[in-house]
Amino acid sequence: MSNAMRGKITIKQVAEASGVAPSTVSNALTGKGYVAPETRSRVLETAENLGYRASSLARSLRLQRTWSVGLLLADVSNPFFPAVVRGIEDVLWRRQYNLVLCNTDYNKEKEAAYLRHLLDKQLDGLILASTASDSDDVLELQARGVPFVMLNRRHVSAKTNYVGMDNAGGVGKAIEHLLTLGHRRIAFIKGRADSSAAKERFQGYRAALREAGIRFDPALVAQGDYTIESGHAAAAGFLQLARLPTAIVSANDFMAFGAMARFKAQGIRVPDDVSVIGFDDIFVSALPWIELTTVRPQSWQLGASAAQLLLEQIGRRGRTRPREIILENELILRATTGPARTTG
Amino acid sequence: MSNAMRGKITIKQVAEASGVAPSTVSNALTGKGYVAPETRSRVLETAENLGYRASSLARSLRLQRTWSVGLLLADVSNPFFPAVVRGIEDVLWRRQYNLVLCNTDYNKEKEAAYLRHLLDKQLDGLILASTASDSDDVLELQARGVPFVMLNRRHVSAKTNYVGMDNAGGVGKAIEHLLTLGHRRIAFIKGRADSSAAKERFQGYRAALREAGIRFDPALVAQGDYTIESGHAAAAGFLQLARLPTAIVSANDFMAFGAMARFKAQGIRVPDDVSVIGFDDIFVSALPWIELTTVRPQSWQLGASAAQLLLEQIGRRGRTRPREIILENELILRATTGPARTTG
DNA sequence: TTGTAGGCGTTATCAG
DNA sequence: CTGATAACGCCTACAA
Repeated sequence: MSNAMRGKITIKQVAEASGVAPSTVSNALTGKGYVAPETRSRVLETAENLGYRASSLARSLRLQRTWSVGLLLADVSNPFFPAVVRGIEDVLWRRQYNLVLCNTDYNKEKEAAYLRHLLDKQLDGLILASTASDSDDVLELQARGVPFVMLNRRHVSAKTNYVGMDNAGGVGKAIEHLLTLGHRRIAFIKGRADSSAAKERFQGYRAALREAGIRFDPALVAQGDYTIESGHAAAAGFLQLARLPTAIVSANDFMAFGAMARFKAQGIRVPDDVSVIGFDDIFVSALPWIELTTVRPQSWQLGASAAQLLLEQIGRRGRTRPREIILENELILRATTGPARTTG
Repeated sequence: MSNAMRGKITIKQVAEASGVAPSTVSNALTGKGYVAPETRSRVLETAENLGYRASSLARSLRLQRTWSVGLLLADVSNPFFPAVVRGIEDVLWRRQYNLVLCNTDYNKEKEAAYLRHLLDKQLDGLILASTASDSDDVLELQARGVPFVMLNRRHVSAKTNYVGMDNAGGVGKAIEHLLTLGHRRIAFIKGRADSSAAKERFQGYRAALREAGIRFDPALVAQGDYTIESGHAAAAGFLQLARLPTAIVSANDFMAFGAMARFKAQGIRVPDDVSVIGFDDIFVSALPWIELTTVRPQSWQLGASAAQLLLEQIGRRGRTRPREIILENELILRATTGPARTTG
């Protein structure tokens, strides 16, 4: 298309039709330069009549801005992301920006390729939600002065714009709740090792135990990878222990599902025999068959804040000190937590 | 950024640095014109050294192509879409195209505004997955010769490129299964009235009954809107009947969940008292607490096919007869269907 | 084989 | 207040 996609009418034709110069048409349309009210209205009218639409492409080339931003994320199919994407897109929409979506599958080459591609297209800014925390690309973006915001994954060393959630605090709330229910043997299922968020959640677990004066027991920690299967495996591991923990906190809901499924298969009741708390509150967790107690991040807001921060940076041409925005999480109490079993 | 985002190096500088004319650089880089092997390699090298990257913007303006396509859908947060989006994006990625994501929320104004915006940006093509089936915009796109593909929603009158699934056939499979289980009183929960897919599913229901020689009973049909709540309400309606239907087919999984939740609250067992079949097979449906028998569309493939078809159209500059691609669905047997209760 | 000139459609600058 | 001119960065006839 392209040829066909636009009405084919250029500013020159409008100029000719209204008997003025192209630059005057531009001035009239953008409202920037001085232009006599009557010529102005005449120009506007003929533009309207001809169905003139300015070419974003030409304007972008001239102005060196594209009013588009790129989003790099691991995979939209991951149920954590859609709400975040909506948050981003809703904010961009209000400001007339477009969103270019890129799935990287946590694949470094793919990510790098996308990045090059997007840079070539001169997008006005980037939101990085999948970047490996030690990526050099991030450093280069920063060196180049490209406006960008990291979302939910922090870079190990570089101080960048960052929007995330209080992961440690979220787990803290979960454990606090369990403590009030009398739990002391609290297990934890960790998330992907390469995720800063997963690390923070685990740290939150350790910190909360420490604060409660409970000794850390490595046997009560399982390594997962955010999949249902890994939660299943983790639960299987706990079942090998001499005594089952009375409660389990999982770094995400999926693994909590897996664990619960494993327990169910074993005839172990939740929450009577063991309490379970997840993290993410994906919509499934609210269904009556599940009713998972879980930590709810402000997903939409996460995206919205990232987009807002990015637009700010773009406005200031990227020359500001990096900012961090950390959003609080809420503990949603449902049916998978109960008083600790008073076993021996 | 923009200024900063690209390395700031233009084709002229490469030309100067390698002692040739810009056009020669262009020829060398694109490999189109004739250029002596040695100058060619020299040019390539200096380009590499300088870190030259061609400006997509300038190229797009010149070539009138953007290597970007737009996707209009209702809402990425709707669990049906992410897999479709992935399918689209995976195909585009291979061909070096970018995807611009637009959520329309089924809002006509928003959709129209997005459309204008995207047309101004001269995207190479469009995938429409949310357009109201009677939208005039579609007709205009067609008149203008803009390459586009309708996804999962058909236009009432216009003959367009279309990728969809065999909705009627999917429901047919569901009902066939129920028939073999001995069901005769089969209810149906309809989807949004403005969706062609919803209509087709309902038609599939009627057709299947007719074929089985079962008389259509309006009392066994409830109008839903694809939400859990509406499924809940539909089940509540069925509970008012003198006799409960022995099976229910729902136009999507969500409404099936709602219905099951309502039954559960009432102490009615699935599938012992009533069988339930959904449509979509969102991942939740497979969880051990739910195990919903449901019709599974080829979601990823749906997106992939749409993208492929679109790219074809773009290649042929949109001047081909509209094509239709209809994908088959698979009935996934799980735990919510069983033999019909042999009540009086 | 290489270089020159023009144009893709805008907008900014600066004379008039 | 308006209009000519140049420039954004690239590609492509056509000329040399």
